[in-house]
Amino acid sequence: MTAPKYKRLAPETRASELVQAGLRVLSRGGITAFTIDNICKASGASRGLVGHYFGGKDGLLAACYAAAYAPLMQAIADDNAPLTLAGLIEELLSDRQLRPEGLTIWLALWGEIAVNPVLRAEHLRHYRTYRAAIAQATARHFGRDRPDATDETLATALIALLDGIWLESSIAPGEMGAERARAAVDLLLRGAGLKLG
Amino acid sequence: MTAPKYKRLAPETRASELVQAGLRVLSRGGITAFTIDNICKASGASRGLVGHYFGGKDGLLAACYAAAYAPLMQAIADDNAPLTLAGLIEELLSDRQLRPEGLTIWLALWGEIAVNPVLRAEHLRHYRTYRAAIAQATARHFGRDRPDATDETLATALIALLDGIWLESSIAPGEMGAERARAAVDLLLRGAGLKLG
DNA sequence: ACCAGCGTTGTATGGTCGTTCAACACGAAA
DNA sequence: TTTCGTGTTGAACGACCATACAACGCTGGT
Repeated sequence: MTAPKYKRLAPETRASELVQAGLRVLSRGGITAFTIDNICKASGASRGLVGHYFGGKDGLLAACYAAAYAPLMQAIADDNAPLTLAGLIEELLSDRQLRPEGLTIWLALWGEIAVNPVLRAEHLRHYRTYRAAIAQATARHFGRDRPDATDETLATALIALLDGIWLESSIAPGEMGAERARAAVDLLLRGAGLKLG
Repeated sequence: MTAPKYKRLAPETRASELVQAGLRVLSRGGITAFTIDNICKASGASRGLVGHYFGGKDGLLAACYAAAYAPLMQAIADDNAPLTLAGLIEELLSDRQLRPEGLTIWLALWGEIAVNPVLRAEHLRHYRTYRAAIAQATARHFGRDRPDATDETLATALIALLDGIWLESSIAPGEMGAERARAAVDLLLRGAGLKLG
């Protein structure tokens, strides 16, 4: 009749919970708070599990990175229908993509990507498919089959602007809101010769 | 005739060398490498000095933050003549502002700003004078005396775009070079109804 | 040459870090 | 109910961390 000392979970479940806890820790305290102790405490697990499921802290960080990219990848994945540029941009400026916790996570990860070669290589892969999706949507908007140099330039600029918007939303929240973000994107798009709404 | 055990420096000199060493460490290894040991080793000083001059690690980090902002603040300071918008943008896209080491430092600091209230408050101060300078230059470019809402919007967008450009230059160097950065800024400016060169 | 002031050193301390691993205990199968 | 596989625990370990501080020694002034 004594209370069980722990709950046994399916491997995927436990791994997922550790990743979620890792993201929570990153969001709250940045990369310096990303410690085995903090993560396990946040997850309600014991210290041994991070090593058991991810081989160590770096493995969990990589898994957290992949999980952080999930909402973005989901946004650009065609659900049996190619996305329009307007729809894509609306999604990228939506509350779903601009969740403050998510942005803080990115800030913490960017600082590591700049310094960790493994994470950087992985990031480059994601970045390229991300940009390709935007360039593709842009090309289609202009009636082209495949992106040309103009589309690539616009995609690069748009990604940089969105990154900057996310950054400012994190470190100077009062100065960058949804309406200013949209105004900034509108300026860029108008400069590229297209108007959405 | 024995070699001296250490060199004695003027307080300002020693403090400055510690800050420079701190920036070097941030640039190389990010915020996780920002430890007393690493910094003092990089500076050739002993461990006690950080506490002596800055009261602790946090004090040195604040000083490093201020030092990291110096090139930007210097760029927007009117040297007895108000800056034109074209000149300001040229400076912001110059090699002096786009030094890779400097960008990596920013990445490391941003992650901390998002999480550290003291740093964030300090950042907000710098950000506001930074944006004010850009808005002022924009207003003058349009023949206005004082910035209006349009100028503020453009300044906000421009800062976000530049932040994004710096970010991409750091974490995906091959994908964002000087020419793409300029193309992105040109798009934004054209969207705002002005063309520089 | 000497002295005094102060910039500098480095050890001691207590805490936290990541990793390892042998013992443990839950839960499904028999 | 008993057994067995394996998910889980947490103590042990060495390395590293930030800080404090008493002793040290360089240097400018005398």
